[in-house]
Amino acid sequence: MRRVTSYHHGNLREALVQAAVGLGREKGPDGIVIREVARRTGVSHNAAYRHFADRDDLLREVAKVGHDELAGTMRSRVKRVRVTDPVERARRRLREVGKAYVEYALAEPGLFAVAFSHVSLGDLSGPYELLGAALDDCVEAGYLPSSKREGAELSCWAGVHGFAMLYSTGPMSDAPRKQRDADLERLLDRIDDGLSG
Amino acid sequence: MRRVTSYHHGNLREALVQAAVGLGREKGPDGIVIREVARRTGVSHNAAYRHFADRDDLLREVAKVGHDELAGTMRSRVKRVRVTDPVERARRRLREVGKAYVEYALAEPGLFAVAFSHVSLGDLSGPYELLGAALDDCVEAGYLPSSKREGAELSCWAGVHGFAMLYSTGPMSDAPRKQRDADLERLLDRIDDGLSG
DNA sequence: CTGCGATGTGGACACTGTCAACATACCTCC
DNA sequence: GGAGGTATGTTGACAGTGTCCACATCGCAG
Repeated sequence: MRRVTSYHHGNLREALVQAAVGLGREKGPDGIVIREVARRTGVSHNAAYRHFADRDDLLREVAKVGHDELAGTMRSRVKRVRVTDPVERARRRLREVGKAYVEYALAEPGLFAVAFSHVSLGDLSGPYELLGAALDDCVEAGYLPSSKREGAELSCWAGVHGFAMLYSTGPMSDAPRKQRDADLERLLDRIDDGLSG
Repeated sequence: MRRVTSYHHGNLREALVQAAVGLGREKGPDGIVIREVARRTGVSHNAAYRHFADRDDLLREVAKVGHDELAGTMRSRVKRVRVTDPVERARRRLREVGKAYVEYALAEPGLFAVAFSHVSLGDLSGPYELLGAALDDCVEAGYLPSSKREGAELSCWAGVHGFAMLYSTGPMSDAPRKQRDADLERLLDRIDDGLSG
């Protein structure tokens, strides 16, 4: 049904989201501008209003893509863990969850910013549940005492999210990579220290 | 020299910053709009360009106010600590630094967002040094092992900054106050756990 | 007191989000 | 298979924005 030259596009909605994602990647939330999205899609300004209520609505769709990519990065990093000892495995997986979060924020600062610009917790179910599962594993393996399990998502999330903010688009964004990596390792060490015992 | 009715204002720059700060408080970074700032100051659009290179330049000035208020909140909370035992005092002061950070972000979400929208580390010397001093005290009191001192600013900052982001304008912003407070206490507990030992 | 630099004004331009009116294509029902 | 209704795109308009340029007005140095 690819009637690109016709009056009706056939799949405009998806095409608009793709263009918006591209802009988000390049320039962040403020770069997602309806009229430029339309231009890149080869369609008139205003065409987007047949598919999205307003700009925020489109932004939310772009944010979803960000959430999915973030969750994908987490899953991929967790899957790569090859440790067999249950405790070490659970710890390592949790650490990889955190690394993936920061990795994505640094690789895609624009989309990461969009993903956290107009969002509520419900939209983040993917990443949030991956973190929860990693913490559950830590309890099951006997590493994380269950007395510390409650609210552990938030302590971990806060640490990693703050780091991502500071280093992706925030005040630490021009720190040298070497220092940044060392800082991240130390942060993950402290989180680990905080959970055990 | 208060010649308010005259052609020349006498103190326009400061008046513009005040108006911009007001807008930032009410609506965050995107609410700081040059023409509205001018309107509120009773001056023509464009007058601001005699005092600021462009909008970003004005934003940076507003951000400075945010940094100062943030540092002020921290100082005020730290000063209130009445514990005498050196170790407990140092721990408590560090905790108050964190609480102040979050307290400010929740009390002034708009200005807090401005304060971290277009900033580099150098602009944050005030808050950053207060945190560093609190950590130094922890080392001096023998609570924080000096092997863990390096990069400790960043672990603490990341945790508290992430929490502030998530709960002030982020995805946790509509969490009930009670849960939010409990989450913060747990976060500060984990940070404390992570530093000791 | 005179003239020059600093400060404020008015108008213009290109750009944005959004609304209303119009045009076209697709799809269903007789 | 034609007719009409609905979904989808287009054109044009409006108010609002940041920023540039030319002009007006003021305060102060000589």
